[in-house]
Amino acid sequence: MSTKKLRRYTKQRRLVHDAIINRTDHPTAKEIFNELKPSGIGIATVYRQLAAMVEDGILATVDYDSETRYDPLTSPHAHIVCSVCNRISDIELPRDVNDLAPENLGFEVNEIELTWKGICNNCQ
Amino acid sequence: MSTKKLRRYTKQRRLVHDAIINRTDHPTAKEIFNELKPSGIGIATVYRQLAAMVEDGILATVDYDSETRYDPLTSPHAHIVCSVCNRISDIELPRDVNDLAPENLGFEVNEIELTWKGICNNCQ
DNA sequence: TTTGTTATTGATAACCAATATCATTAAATT
DNA sequence: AATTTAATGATATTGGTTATCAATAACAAA
Repeated sequence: MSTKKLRRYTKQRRLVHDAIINRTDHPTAKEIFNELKPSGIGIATVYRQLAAMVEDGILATVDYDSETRYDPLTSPHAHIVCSVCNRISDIELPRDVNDLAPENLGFEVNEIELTWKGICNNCQ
Repeated sequence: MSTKKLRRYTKQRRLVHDAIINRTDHPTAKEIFNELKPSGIGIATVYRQLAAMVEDGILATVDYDSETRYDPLTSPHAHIVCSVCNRISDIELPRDVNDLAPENLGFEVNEIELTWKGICNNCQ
């Protein structure tokens, strides 16, 4: 059924992959583009490759401040966002959060999105 | 300190206020605009009045699918979003969700955002 | 290796939600 | 009624993202 789409191993695919795969700071497409600019890559390609990686389950997306950010951590987890430095950090999802699912409404849960907003240690 | 900004009671303010204040379906600015179109209101004014109501604490915002949606329920609560019909519903925030705060990291929590994504009763 | 097929690329136009600009209008105050 | 100035409506602009398309390059076949 869900056969993974065949991807060509282009130079650009490797560039984007290597630029994001070990990041924990949830960069935007623009940020990745700026870092890869010296290679001559086009910004549309950066958007395309990031979208492809999301489609392939290699990246997750985090929407924040009207921008899509990318996260190589795809297993379920929560985020904490500092409203001062705008840093987004991954954090363990509370185990009991699954027990809190709204099953009573007959809602079939596929995904949980949990974000704590506030001020981080550094910015206080 | 935080003196509430003085607002003039314009016809447009009343229109936007009355259009959103009892809604539970989290409409976008465009949707409100379309409903009020016959009145001759401008879309910029709809955006401005909604922003003013958010500033005054009368509305909360919900970002979904690259659009800002507005919610007259401003007390802390969670959302469930159906990926089929795209309906966003308010739901009670689990009582013990505050206990799950990442205090151990020295993070000062101001706001919790909790959304369940899945398929609602109707769409299954 | 050469050829052929076609996904991918880079440049850029287009899209769309949201905001900024600005002359005009109309609340609120005097 | 006159004055002040916030608010309005039309619309230009912004900024993130996607669509378009001719050229290129990855992969397969010969």
